[in-house]
Amino acid sequence: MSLRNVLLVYLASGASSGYDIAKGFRGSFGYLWNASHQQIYRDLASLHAGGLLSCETRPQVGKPDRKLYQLTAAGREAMQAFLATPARPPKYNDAFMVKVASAHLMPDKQPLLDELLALRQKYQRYLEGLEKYQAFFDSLPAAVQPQLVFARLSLQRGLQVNRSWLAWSEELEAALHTAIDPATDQSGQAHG
Amino acid sequence: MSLRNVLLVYLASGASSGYDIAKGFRGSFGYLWNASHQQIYRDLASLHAGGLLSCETRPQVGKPDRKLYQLTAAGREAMQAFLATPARPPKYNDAFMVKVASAHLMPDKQPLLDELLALRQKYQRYLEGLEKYQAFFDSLPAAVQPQLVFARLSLQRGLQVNRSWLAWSEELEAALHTAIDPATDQSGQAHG
DNA sequence: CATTTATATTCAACTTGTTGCATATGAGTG
DNA sequence: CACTCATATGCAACAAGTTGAATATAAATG
Repeated sequence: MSLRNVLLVYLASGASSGYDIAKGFRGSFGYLWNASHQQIYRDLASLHAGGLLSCETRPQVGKPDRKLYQLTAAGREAMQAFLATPARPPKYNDAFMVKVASAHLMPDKQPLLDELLALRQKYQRYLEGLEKYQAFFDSLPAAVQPQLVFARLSLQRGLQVNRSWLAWSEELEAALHTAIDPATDQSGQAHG
Repeated sequence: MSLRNVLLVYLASGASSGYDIAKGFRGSFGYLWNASHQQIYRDLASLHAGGLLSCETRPQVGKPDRKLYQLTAAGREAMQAFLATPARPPKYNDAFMVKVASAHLMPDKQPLLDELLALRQKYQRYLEGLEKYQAFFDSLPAAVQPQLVFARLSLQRGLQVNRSWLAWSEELEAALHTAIDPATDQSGQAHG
């Protein structure tokens, strides 16, 4: 249900094709929502079938036709209903966290450390993307800033979550190093 | 796939029934993973069918029989394989964040503010649960503390995420108050 | 005494998300 | 010239998660 609503919100800022929405999800919009192109096409079709979107086929030369989707009156209404109705909070099931919590079951903790370092690069790159996005907001003229308060706030949250993950990951890294090679333990705790 | 792996990890600390695992997910284990009892029963059955779990039916008087599941050698192996293999990071699609980012589309922001306040209570209660869990860790004897490092670290992350959400939510609340009733704006920014 | 809560499991239907493939073309890379 | 990339859409099969119901009993609540 939720992707359908997110698509309505996305289309509120202008007509778009499934392809471009998918690109948007991989880009700037991605910190808010992610979905595969298959899922997007499927849900656009069902929204269209339900009368929430209108669809215009734009022929192109040398490239496949584009289907431009646009909110109908019913679609705009559905979007407003979505915005005004509490959504149930997402469940946050993170397999990596389960592994961390049960690291004591691991005879060899090296693989977890490797996974951590790879994840760190991912989060680091992701954070950089968010920071660029924030800089983009800053570059916009002062006149439009008031309209950006809420977009900024959601971006703030994204930055916060990523930065705190990175900070936390260093504590985890230290603990893993200690577990893997206690001899180099710098934690100051005597063992005996 | 992941719930199945999480069940293996859960069962590594002892045999259990689907009912008790579901209770565990609602309780302390819930900050790591959540699943409905239907899903748990279904996956336990499939793990049993696949030979990763053994199952003993324990008749009870006055209550339905319990099915006690236990890791087999193959199950323990599968769990170790899971622990040593990178998991793909979860996607974090939060409809509330989408709403916040598109709050400028809302003619009336009161419903979002209401949703925020209700969510805050939820997060607040959840945080208190985590804090109790942390206190429980603290109460355990010093001898077992070293084994708890990693469980503690994952708990730290849970605390961190919740606390930072609550802090962020106050900024959002202020912005919503300003948007709903600009006259009471305390932000110090002149308008004109 | 009726209702709710807790115990304990399961089925069936449904929605949502993932994976792999198929189609069709032009532009750039090696 | 083969290969990959970008454009643009879609189907089919599958895996994962949700919703609603059914069964059966005892204890506690009002």
